[in-house]
Amino acid sequence: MTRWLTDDEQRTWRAFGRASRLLADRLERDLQAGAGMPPTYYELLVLLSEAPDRTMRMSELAHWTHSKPSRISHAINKLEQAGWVRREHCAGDRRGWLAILTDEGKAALETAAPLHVESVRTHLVDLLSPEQIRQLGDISETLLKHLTDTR
Amino acid sequence: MTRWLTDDEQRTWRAFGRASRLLADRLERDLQAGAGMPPTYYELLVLLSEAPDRTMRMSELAHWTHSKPSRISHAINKLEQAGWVRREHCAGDRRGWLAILTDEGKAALETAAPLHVESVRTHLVDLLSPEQIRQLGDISETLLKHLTDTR
DNA sequence: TCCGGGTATTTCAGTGCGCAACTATTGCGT
DNA sequence: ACGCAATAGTTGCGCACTGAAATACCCGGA
Repeated sequence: MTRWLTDDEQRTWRAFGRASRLLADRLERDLQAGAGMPPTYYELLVLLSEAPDRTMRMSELAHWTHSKPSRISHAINKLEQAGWVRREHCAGDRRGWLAILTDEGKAALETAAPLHVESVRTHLVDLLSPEQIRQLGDISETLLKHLTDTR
Repeated sequence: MTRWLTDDEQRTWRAFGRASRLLADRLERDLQAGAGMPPTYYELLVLLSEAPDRTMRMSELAHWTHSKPSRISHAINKLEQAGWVRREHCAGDRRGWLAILTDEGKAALETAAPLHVESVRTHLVDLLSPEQIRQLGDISETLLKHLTDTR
């Protein structure tokens, strides 16, 4: 009845599971050490930094990070306390709030970014051939499409 | 100074990061729903089930899961409360403790396993070609080696 | 015998997250 | 215009997981 995994599949799944968890742990530690910031915060700052006017609505942030609204609220609270983000009423729809990356936030991000890139290089990118980078990109995008479609 | 990521590298890293996080979330939800068990518990049960006499020392469990001792202690406490694991003194070294998978634990695992495999198939294995499975296996093992070596 | 180092537990505190309840605002149907 | 459901976001509470530190115990060598 159950379609068990073949040896190849088993081997891949186990290695992938462990590796991705360990990698996440490692990057998190590096980020914490280098920038005093957990990855979830970092991701929000990156999103904001790439948005027009360094500004996004709460609901947009929730959407792109696959988060519940309360998570964003909590996170933005902390980022606001750190002085990296400020809130502003949403013109046109006063129910909504905008999260805006402050200059201090941008500066913090620019300090953290090189360290983070270095970490990603050391523990991921530099370990793989260009061929493998492409393979992993294709695979990841396939997974990503499935996971977001069937959310 | 900083070696920034190329477009290919950037694309791969972002897709991989998001995909592996989403995948972990999804598998966790499925496992929780289907077996009432978080993935960390499941991994411990799997380790025990594959060990001689379904038995391992705490320090071994900590080693293979890359965990601090206290984490294992906490986890085994819960598993013991659930009746899935029992403790026993370590013969020959009374400092140590053995964690032993009970029959109930084995049964719980055998109930959970098919559901979990189905989940892994749906969200990972069945989405990739045999070629890609091999590629991902090679890539993951490369990462895994690095991450465990440089721990 | 004594002591340094190893093994495991427990307590305590911090973190991150979601649920549920709540406020405020908007849009829709009449 | 009015009332009411739906939407946006916040807040408080509790849960689960984790690690640091303190503790207790045991090993083996000098």
